[in-house]
Amino acid sequence: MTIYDISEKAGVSIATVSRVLNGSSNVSEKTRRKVLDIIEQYQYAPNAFARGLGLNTMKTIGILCADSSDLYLAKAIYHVERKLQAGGYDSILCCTGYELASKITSMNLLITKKVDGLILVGSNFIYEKESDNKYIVEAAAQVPVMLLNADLDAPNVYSVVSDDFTSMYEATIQMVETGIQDIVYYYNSDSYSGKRKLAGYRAAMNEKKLLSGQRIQFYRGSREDIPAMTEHLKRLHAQGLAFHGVIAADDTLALAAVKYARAMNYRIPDDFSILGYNNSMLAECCEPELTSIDNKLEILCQHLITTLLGVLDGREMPKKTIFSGEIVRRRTTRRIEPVVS
Amino acid sequence: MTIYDISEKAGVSIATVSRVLNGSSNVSEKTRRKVLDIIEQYQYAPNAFARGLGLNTMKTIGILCADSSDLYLAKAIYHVERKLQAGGYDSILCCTGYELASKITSMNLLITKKVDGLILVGSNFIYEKESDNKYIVEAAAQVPVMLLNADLDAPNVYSVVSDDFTSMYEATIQMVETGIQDIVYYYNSDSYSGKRKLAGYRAAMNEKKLLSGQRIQFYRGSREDIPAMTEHLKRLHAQGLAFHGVIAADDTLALAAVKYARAMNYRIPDDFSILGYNNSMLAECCEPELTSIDNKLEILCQHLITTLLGVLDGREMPKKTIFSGEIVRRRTTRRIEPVVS
DNA sequence: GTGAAAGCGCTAACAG
DNA sequence: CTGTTAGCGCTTTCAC
Repeated sequence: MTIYDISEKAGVSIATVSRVLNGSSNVSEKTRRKVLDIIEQYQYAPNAFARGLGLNTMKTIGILCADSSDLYLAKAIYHVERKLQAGGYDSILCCTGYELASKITSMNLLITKKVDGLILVGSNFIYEKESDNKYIVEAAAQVPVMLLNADLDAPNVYSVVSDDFTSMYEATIQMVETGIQDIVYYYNSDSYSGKRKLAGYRAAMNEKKLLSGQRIQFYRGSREDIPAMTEHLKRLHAQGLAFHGVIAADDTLALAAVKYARAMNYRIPDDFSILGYNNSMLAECCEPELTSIDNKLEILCQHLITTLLGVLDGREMPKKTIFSGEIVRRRTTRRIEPVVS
Repeated sequence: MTIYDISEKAGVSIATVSRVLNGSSNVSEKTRRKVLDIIEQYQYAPNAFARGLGLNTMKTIGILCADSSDLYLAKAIYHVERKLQAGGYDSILCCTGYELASKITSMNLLITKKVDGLILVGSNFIYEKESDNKYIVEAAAQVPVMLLNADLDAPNVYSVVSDDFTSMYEATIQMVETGIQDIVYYYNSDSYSGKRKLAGYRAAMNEKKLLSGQRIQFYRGSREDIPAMTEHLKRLHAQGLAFHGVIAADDTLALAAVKYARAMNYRIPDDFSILGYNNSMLAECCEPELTSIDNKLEILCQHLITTLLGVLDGREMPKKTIFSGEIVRRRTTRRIEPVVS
């Protein structure tokens, strides 16, 4: 069933059929009805390729993501996809893994498929070395590129980020002010946002004259293996590192800290404080429930899509937008002690 | 840059360029080299639409999923996407939500986009009422449809499922044989696999003459709101329902049971046993760590893709494949008591 | 081995 | 308001 069949059955030209298909105004109500009837009757749907060939677009956005099964990234993809759909776009998803080479491959593939825009979900797409980010700049020469929780200054690249630095800075200051000095910063990613978080912790500890390099601990290993993270913390303790607080760059790491503290028979939060990040469902999984920083993922996604649609629409849009996070207090942190006067 | 430009620069016809592009044998090594050089030099990549128009395929599979941020579904999507990519196919992802109407919309959209096949991830795509599944049968008239963890007998529909019935049956029998009689079955989905699990529990309890309707408890509400689930269990207790074991259809529900048991000051597993399902990362999040049924998601996905690629390749493939699950013992269930003789 | 030419189904000028 | 027609870029017979 093609546009020709329909035009024939309706007794009009293909141009007219095309017009009603595309909602052009220059069609009499009568012929419009007639054509619509035939279309309905034969369940006709236009061929997307042919349309794409002519228009050179398929109303499709490419979504790139290192690992769509990651709790946080999965949520982001979900929001992005739904909002895109609401805006009349479809999405092609590519899980790239964490290696640069496969990211480049996937990206080229999407561009070949003529996506109208690209969304890079997660900060791991940005590399330390300037030259490693060239693939993004090149892609942006073809289609607008949106960065979620990452930042790159290049033409046609737009960033939407959460202010991880400030969130971490403030949370750290607050934990110190509840009376904890020996706080381990526990993280597992050196990505853009990973760095910002660490910088926030550093700035706060520095300000409080408490910064200690050995309390900054990187965890290598599976992002989901909580027992392994817990073991890692136990090892730190065994090696003589004293700490009564953990600020984690992710809720999984914080959860491991909760398990560690329990294993050590610390009372939480009286003897030991823990702060998580992302305010994921994990925060409510453990006992006591985790205080965690919420970086407003859904709002970020909403804004990102709004910006993208604006760009595709030819409007001028902000190159970079920053939202601030919020610390969601639960039971793993103390309240600030009232000043005794 | 089109095939015409390349042909011109290479001093050959477009047909020849097309031949080298598609690896046809009837090209002399010399011209092949020359064409390849030009292609390389100009970074030429064929237009996917034009190709699609002619071939009527774009080597793309549509993935439908109710909620890609669901822990289990996200994992499934991840595996499916990666294996598809390895097989030379791309994937278009559509998150549909849980309502039938939007599932139908998304499905039509994907078919319009001329996907070569459809993968429905999760058992919630199959409905009780025969007529509600018509949309799948109709889709299957156009392209092969793969069902992950669901079952529908129709032409061109293929199912890959985990044997949830048997897994649940055996786990239930085992829990009873460790000495627990008052086991609540706690679930939140009436999907195909949801029903199979429940049936397994029922069969086992029936066999042990322990079946009690009021111990089968459905949880309505957000799938991620563990505190709400915990409250629900407390309410059951308050209403006078006695139970010292929970078999949950999902790890989240099981986690809630762990929290409940702790709140009640039960010792786990001495006073209270809990079994989860899916063996997700959540199983290692709580304390004690959760015994959970692993339904071998990655293997299911692998098989599903293999089957799909086979079908697309015109080979005869099994309509339905069943894998059995495995119970992963951790600390929330007791060992079977040795028989005292 | 290679080239010419006929589509694939649709959109958008252009003409009436 | 409606029809005619020229592409969009590629694949694929069919000749040579």
